[in-house]
Amino acid sequence: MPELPEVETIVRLLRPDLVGRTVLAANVRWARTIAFPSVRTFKRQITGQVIQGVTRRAKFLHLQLSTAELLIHLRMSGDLALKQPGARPSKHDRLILLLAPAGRSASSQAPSTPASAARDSIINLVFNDTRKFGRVWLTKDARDVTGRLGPEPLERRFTVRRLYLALHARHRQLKPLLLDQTFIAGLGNIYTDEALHMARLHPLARADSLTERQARRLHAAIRTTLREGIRRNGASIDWVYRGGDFQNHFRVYDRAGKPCPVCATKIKRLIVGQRGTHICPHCQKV
DNA sequence: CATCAACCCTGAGAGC
DNA sequence: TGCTCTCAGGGTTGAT
Repeated sequence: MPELPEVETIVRLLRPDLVGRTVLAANVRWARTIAFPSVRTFKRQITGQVIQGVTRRAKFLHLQLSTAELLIHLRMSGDLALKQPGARPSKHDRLILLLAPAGRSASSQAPSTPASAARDSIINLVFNDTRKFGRVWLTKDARDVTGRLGPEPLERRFTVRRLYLALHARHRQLKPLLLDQTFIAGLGNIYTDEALHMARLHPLARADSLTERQARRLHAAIRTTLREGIRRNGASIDWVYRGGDFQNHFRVYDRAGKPCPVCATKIKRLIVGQRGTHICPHCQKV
């Protein structure tokens, strides 16, 4: 399931191939993928738009277009990839954008070399999503979609002090709070479990019970875990493979019954806020 | 504000 | 082999 590091990986991978291209057409193969506007309006408005930037906000991919913003949330099983225009759509392709080569005047066209051939040709941006939870928005203002998100954990503004104060404003279990995208943006089930273990905090601990020292540990653990995820190109689990290998370095996630990397105690699986949760009972106490 | 359950979906894995 | 059943999981919504 794509979380912040997986989305960041996809953004970095796609950006060089997308910027400058023009959307020629949209093929919507599963109507509910388009969260806003209607499919008809979506097709009309996106056609002719030039991709000017590809960024990330929390778990959203954000494509800056000429006069609109395209936001994509991969949810559980979504993936984005480039395919040759001739390729037959696969079973779970939900949206396909036909993209013209990056603009240049016809007279100054450079001779094509094998290495640059792909960039000079039409290509498909394919949104594949087995479970159909992923959604796409096309809007004039990205804040319509992302406006209520909490702070980006890797930004400078996300300080220990800010986290400590925010934690003490809430009386909630730690893990559901960290999964709440309006509290902090980008963490999902995997990175939350990993960060809590690194910070030696129990997922059921009350947010407002944390000491400053514990808040500092949590702050560092969140950032370290996310950065390691990005460095490893994210985790490849379920049947979505994007080249990442963070799944081979999990401390606790999906490792019930296996030894804690710190103390070798058997890792336990419990349910917290309706989510499968993995802890080391020795390292993480309430 | 906090908590909980239902919903959206599919395919993997278990049980028979 | 093939059927049926259960489950996971991000985010939203509505009830308590």
